[in-house]
Amino acid sequence: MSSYDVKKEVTDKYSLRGRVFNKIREDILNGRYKVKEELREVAIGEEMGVSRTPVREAFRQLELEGLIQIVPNKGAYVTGITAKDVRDIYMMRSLLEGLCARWATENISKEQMEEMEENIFLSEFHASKGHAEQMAELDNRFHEIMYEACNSKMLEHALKDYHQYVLRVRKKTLSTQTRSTASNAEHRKIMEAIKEGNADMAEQLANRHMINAYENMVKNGFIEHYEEE
Amino acid sequence: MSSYDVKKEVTDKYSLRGRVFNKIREDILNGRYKVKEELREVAIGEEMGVSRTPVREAFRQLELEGLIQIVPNKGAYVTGITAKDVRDIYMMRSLLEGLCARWATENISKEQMEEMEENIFLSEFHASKGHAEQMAELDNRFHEIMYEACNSKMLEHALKDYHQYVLRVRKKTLSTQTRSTASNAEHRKIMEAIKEGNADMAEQLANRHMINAYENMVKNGFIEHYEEE
DNA sequence: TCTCGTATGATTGTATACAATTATACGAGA
DNA sequence: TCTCGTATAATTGTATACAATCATACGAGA
Repeated sequence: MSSYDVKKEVTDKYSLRGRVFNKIREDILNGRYKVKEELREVAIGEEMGVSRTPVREAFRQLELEGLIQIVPNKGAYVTGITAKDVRDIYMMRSLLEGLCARWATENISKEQMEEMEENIFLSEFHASKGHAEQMAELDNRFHEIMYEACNSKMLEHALKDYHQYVLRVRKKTLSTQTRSTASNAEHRKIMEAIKEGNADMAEQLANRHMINAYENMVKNGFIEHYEEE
Repeated sequence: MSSYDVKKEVTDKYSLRGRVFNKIREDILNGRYKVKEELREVAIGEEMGVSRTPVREAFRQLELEGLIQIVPNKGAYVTGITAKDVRDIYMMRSLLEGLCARWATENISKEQMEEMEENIFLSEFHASKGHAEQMAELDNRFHEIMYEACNSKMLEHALKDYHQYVLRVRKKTLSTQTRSTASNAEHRKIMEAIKEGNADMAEQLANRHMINAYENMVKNGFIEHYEEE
């Protein structure tokens, strides 16, 4: 539980605390703040023109998000993510994405099914044109559709969490041409299994899809830079 | 889940904020605060003799923990957990406990293996004596040993999260005699599979163990009371 | 009686002030 | 030169004060 994947997202983007939270989060994911860098309350507060109070509250949330670690009476430090952490998350995700595909097969709506088909159609188009930006966007969206279609807010939240978490590492993974094509083909097969109502197949394909994505990352050396310890 | 399951636990139990956090959390899990009850900052602060500041920070964390929901400018409300949520979590846990058993098979240390054997031995003893309290304790510990033995802090954290989360529902589940006996037998089989180095078997047994635990809960009607929506 | 607007109170959001803790610098003594 | 203790500065922890928002009560008008 700690929370668990049930935790709420920071929805009030318009409160100072929400804005601070999102800004720091983004800066960490973007790599502006390096691993083990110390975040000072006053500095961030001054930068955004707010007092320490909303900054501190944002820190507490970021700690539970796993992005920073707060040492009592000392400070807040950006947490690292090891290569093994990434591997573990992908293995966990693999199982849960499989479960998600299974539940999506049982619960997907007509509209969601259509959006998924459209997504794949568009992906194949942009792949043929070499549009990396749109490809990444569509890839994310494909998984989101599946998360929504599985009809479980617990599972959806867990998967979104994992997805967010590995974003730090993943960034430009999809930009290789060969992986893009393979990924599209895998998406299509998953979609077809869902459409046919073949839950076993959908689960198995989604399983494999995650593992393939991970192995591609390893092969192209996208992980090592983030190693620590 | 926010993060993800990677988020930190609240470790500084000795800060006011940490104490407030743990107290509120416990009160929610214990059922002192009912679902949808509104938590007021001043009231809780006065009760514990602290100001609003540490209470507010604790609230932010509890929100990400999924125990409360904060509506901007309105208040903090205890979140409910539906029967479907519990079911979903158990299905997710089933998969991840299986993975955990697999990794434990590959990574367990000699000391951990011995503690696990001792745990089972003690469990069977207390079962024969009908000591419900110790049984529950040992059951929790069995899973913790496996979490530690899997040698993955990501997976360990995720599983501890889920475990904590369903504690609200589970409470006295194990107290039925028949389930206690069956649970012990399942633990023993998992342990033996790990000891023999049979990862596939360990995974499969741990999978099934979770599902059995869930089905037992349903059969005995431990869930319905927590339903909402 | 019902509806709606206003006023009042309650509660949260943020800023600031002060206390406690930790880090750093510097100098005395060996 | 090195070590260690003290003083000072910097930073976090908590309390309080004020601002903004929301809920409630009440009364005027229809």
